[in-house]
Amino acid sequence: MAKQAPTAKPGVRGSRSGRPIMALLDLLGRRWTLRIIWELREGALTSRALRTACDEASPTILQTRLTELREAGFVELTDDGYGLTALGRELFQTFTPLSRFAERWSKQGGS
Amino acid sequence: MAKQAPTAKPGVRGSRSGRPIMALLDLLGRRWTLRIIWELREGALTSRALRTACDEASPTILQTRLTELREAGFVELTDDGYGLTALGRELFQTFTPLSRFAERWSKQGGS
DNA sequence: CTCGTTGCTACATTTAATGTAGCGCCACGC
DNA sequence: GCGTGGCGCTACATTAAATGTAGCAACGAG
Repeated sequence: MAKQAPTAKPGVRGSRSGRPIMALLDLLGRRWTLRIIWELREGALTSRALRTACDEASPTILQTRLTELREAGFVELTDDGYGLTALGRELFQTFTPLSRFAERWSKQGGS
Repeated sequence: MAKQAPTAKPGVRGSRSGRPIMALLDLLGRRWTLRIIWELREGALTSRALRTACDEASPTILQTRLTELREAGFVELTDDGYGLTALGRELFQTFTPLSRFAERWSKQGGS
């Protein structure tokens, strides 16, 4: 499996177009990925604290996502635990508007 | 299955905190969801055109995501096919910075 | 009627995620 | 020294989600 374009980042699907946004969309579109970045927004967490923050998600998948995010350069493991890199913080900034949007969304009828 | 807080939107996991961002993060963190919104950015697509745009993803999951997105109020089915609602376009706007970020990301070493 | 399209569904297979347990490692208290 | 308890991380059986293929009913054009 694992269709990859030669120009794309390894381990990231949907990158054949060469459009980096596709690779990013794919990476972020995996379960817990967005959540992990969100939970690390205020500082580093140990793997176990992160697990608690992520509603006791299985360590298996957390570890998988953490590895992917480290390979992507968004997360790093420091003495304080897992934390966002400078790049990761930049990424987080990009979905700050999302937070404001979510507030509005919850007020207008979605379903 | 389907843990739902009474205050949260139906069909959206991780909403027990009552924080709408969690519900949104969960919804967007399902496979193809981000991609679908992205592909509809320039206008409505028929279900089959969307399938083509989404790299021949299975109609099963596309239909599932489309239904979720319609229930969330981000997508609607018009005469031209599936298109973003006003709310959906707002949502898309929020991850426009993501696109610019993706460009930068692809240039600095990720892995 | 037939052909081609639409949105949508059934179902068997494959893949991803879950839940639980436990590893090796290192710092502590005793 | 020797347990205790934390850390990051992994194994593995179970369950849930996604895939791939096929095909449905409905509408319009020829």
